[in-house]
Amino acid sequence: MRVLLVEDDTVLGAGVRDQIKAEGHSVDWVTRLDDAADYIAAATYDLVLLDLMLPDGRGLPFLQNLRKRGDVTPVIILTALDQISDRIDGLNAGADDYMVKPFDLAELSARLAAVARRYTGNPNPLVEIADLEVDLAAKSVRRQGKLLSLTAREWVLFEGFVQHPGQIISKAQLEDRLYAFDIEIESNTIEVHISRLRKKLGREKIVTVRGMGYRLGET
Amino acid sequence: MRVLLVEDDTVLGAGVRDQIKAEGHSVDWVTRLDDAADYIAAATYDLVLLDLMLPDGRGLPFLQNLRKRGDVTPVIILTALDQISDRIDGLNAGADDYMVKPFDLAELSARLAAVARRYTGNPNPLVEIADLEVDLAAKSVRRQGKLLSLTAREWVLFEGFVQHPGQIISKAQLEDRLYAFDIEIESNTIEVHISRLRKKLGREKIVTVRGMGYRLGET
DNA sequence: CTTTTCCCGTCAGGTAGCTGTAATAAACAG
DNA sequence: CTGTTTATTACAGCTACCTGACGGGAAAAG
Repeated sequence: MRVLLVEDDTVLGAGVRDQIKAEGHSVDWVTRLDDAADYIAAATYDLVLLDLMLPDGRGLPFLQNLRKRGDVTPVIILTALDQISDRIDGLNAGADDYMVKPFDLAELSARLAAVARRYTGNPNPLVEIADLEVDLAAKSVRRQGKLLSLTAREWVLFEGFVQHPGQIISKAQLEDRLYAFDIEIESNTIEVHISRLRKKLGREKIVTVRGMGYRLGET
Repeated sequence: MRVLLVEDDTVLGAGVRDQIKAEGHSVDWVTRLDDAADYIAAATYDLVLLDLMLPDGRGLPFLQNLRKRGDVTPVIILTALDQISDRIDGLNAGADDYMVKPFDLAELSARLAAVARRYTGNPNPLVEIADLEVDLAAKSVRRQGKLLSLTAREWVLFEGFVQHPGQIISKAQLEDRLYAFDIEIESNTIEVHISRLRKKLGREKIVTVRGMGYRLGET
């Protein structure tokens, strides 16, 4: 397995690198996001270990960008920010897992193995809906081959429809997908997002069921 | 998505169950490994949330056994904070993820979504009535394969018939389904709705029982 | 730091289609 | 045949929904 380690802490980085090598994998170690981008562009890795705080920027936007470009390489986030919100943001940004520093090296091994198991021999399954190609893992949609750029909320909503094809999803459920359950919303936000989605996907892809909610159109 | 929750703590269990339900998934909740085995054998789940310490045994051997039998249902382990070695063992035993108690419900959502990403929707159970296929979860009816679009009221009425097959339902009862119990109605609204329903479903699907109400036609 | 860009929540005006009502026809029981 | 219950159709009101526009705010660009 080829692993790219993006970590600026030299002590921790060396420890992680040695551990992974000890497991029989090959490791490239960079300390800056710029370098990481170059390395990823040049070679294909089976796993990226990504620190979120780096000298030349934050890791989260970097990861989002990566996913937006259609890259599906498994990413495990390494973070000192032990706040739950950061962890969730990481997962939502397209990370496959996260580890909070300082972490046990044995735990690193276990997660390494889990990710490897999850992804070996699994090219990303594509869901086809009329002229759309949806890659749930990569969070990407193509329409007639052309990559659509959905915003974060748009994707969350659309993902819901794809995961429950044919099922009617109420506006309350869609709200729950977008917002933490304690946050109130007092306007037609959902309708607006649906409208924006339809403009990108094609009007007929999302069907209104008056008084009940929305559902994916028949393929 | 169908979720099996294996957790003996009643407070935590109830919270998790409610959260998952709020996301639109269906949940079965058991507190013993024996029961879990029965449930898994009887139905197919899309996700299992597994506590490791249960009254009738430990979850780890249970999980290993499950994997040994070739079951690949995604499993997320729920474990107390102080059992780090268990977490590693869990991942090695074939778990897809773990969560440390006490965990934030928002984090549960995120991880649920991560698992659901890989989940390719199993079709919901269908109720068959003559040439109709009824999907209660999706609130959809197909007639000879073609999707019918019922309105909100129509669906509520029809759902009532499907949930009580063969049973005679009075017009008063149907009114109660449509309207809050205090609202009065002074016209033949129910009859009109029945008429509209019959036009969509096929005249013979709903049988009039003069003086008493309506019931579903013989399958 | 300033400028620009983009995302998102809110609002208002417009539209479509569901739904209750009533009028009329049909079915049924005695 | 007569009275009663149910079916069907048409229609108007109203509610849920759609969509373009706007501004605040955050992130990216300069």
